[in-house]
Amino acid sequence: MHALMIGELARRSGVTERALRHYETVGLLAPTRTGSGQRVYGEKDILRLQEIQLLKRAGFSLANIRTMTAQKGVNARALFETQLTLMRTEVKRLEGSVEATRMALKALDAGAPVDLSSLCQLIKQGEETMSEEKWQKVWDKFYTEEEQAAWREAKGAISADEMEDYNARWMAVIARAEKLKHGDPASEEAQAVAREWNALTGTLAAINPDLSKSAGKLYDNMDAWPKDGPALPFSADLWPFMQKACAIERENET
Amino acid sequence: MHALMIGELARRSGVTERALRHYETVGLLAPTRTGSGQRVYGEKDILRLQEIQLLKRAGFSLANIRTMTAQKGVNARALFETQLTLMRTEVKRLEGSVEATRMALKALDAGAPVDLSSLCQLIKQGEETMSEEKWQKVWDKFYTEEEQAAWREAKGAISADEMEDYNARWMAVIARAEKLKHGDPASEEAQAVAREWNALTGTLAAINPDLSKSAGKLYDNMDAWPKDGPALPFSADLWPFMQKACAIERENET
DNA sequence: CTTGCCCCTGACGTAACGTCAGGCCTTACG
DNA sequence: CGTAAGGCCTGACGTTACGTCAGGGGCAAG
Repeated sequence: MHALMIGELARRSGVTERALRHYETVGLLAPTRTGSGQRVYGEKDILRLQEIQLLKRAGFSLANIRTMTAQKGVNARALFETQLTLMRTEVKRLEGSVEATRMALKALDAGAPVDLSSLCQLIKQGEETMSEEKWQKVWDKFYTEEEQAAWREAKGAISADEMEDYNARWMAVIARAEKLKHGDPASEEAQAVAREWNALTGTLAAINPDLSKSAGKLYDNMDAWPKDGPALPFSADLWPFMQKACAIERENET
Repeated sequence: MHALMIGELARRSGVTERALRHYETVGLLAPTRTGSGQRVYGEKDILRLQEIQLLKRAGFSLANIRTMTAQKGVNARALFETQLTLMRTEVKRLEGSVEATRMALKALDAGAPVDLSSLCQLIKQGEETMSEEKWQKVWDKFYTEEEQAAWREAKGAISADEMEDYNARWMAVIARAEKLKHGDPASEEAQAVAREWNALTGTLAAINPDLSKSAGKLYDNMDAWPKDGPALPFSADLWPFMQKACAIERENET
């Protein structure tokens, strides 16, 4: 009753004819043949195909699937377990990349330059930003307990969404600054970046004026950051450059 | 200063020599050469390599990476966005498979048979179990509002962990039953399965005796389940078989 | 008998390298 | 100064799970 030729099966199952023939050559699926050699897939073959599809979706290779069926099962359990851990690490890796890419795109929206190296920088920052415990080491090294408490309080005051926006804006302005740091801190572009830079530190100061001061302490000593700490959020020579640019900006302001 | 031969770079970066040469053949990384033709990687090359590594981790193909760098950026943004959605769907797919495989393993712990087709069945169930909204359709069709409320209450009374264990035990006993259903419902194995089956329905009845009755209503009419509903948790002919087995078990009991 | 559609096998292409094989360069050691 | 060891080179084939032809046979309708 339920016997199909290869084309029909392909259409119904969504598997291509080539794949079906491939499964046969690697010994996974052996349909019967008509006298003239055409493949005929019976019900058992169709069930087998579903099995293959399922195990494939679970990430097994065709070779693995074959050995699993050949060896009649005993250590299938071990295979499932290794497969599970494999998939879990893969999920974590992917989630990390997703998060980093999302941050990079947000930074783009906030005005970061779009050239490749800047984007890479953004992704790297995105990946680093997420390792909270590494930052903890920096804080432990440079901040007193009261300062850390002040930071925690400030963070608690805003939502995660706002925090993310704030970070994205920092990443964007940093990326723009990195491209100017070998030029003149008094240039028009550098001054524009400096104004934004000040606006961002200002947001911090509005919450608690001590915060921007303690942040300064941290970035004055970037070369002393713990080796096992996070990657620098910007290159070491950017900070003095921005100090200069901001100083010039303050002069022009008066 | 910072110039490395290929072996040294490979050791430090974790990228194999072959990969480095490959990147060169596809035009991604062009180190200088010594007079005799040996590759020399300068600082710029090393930075470039880091760029490549990063974009690769973000899931881009080498071809994509090359076009991104060649075209100096404009539509890099679009690439990032498509990449992001790609990665997100991949994450979802993987998470689904992880969940299903985890369920299957739990069912194994609960005593499910370890042959391949049973495992496939378990995975399939794991995948289906998760589509809550499909089950809603079944409930809407067969249960009154009061019955649904009773179910919700019963579910609320136990933790998600307990729920999962309970489901795993069901899956295990179902898998074992499926292998016996063409045999004798009075056989020793079938009777053992029937006792476990009763124990599980008993757990339900302990919470609320009406629940197992309304469940029976549901499985008496498996052929009437909505077409767009969930896959059947067990084959249609298993239910009458277990009814028979349980009846025999009750007789022996008395 | 031909037309058109389905089917067959065989062979090469893909991505990102892994894995030799055969040979050149360089350097340390006797 | 010869040579042995180790690093480097190119070239070529292998891998996974198929995609994509090319060339040819089978079969039902007109």
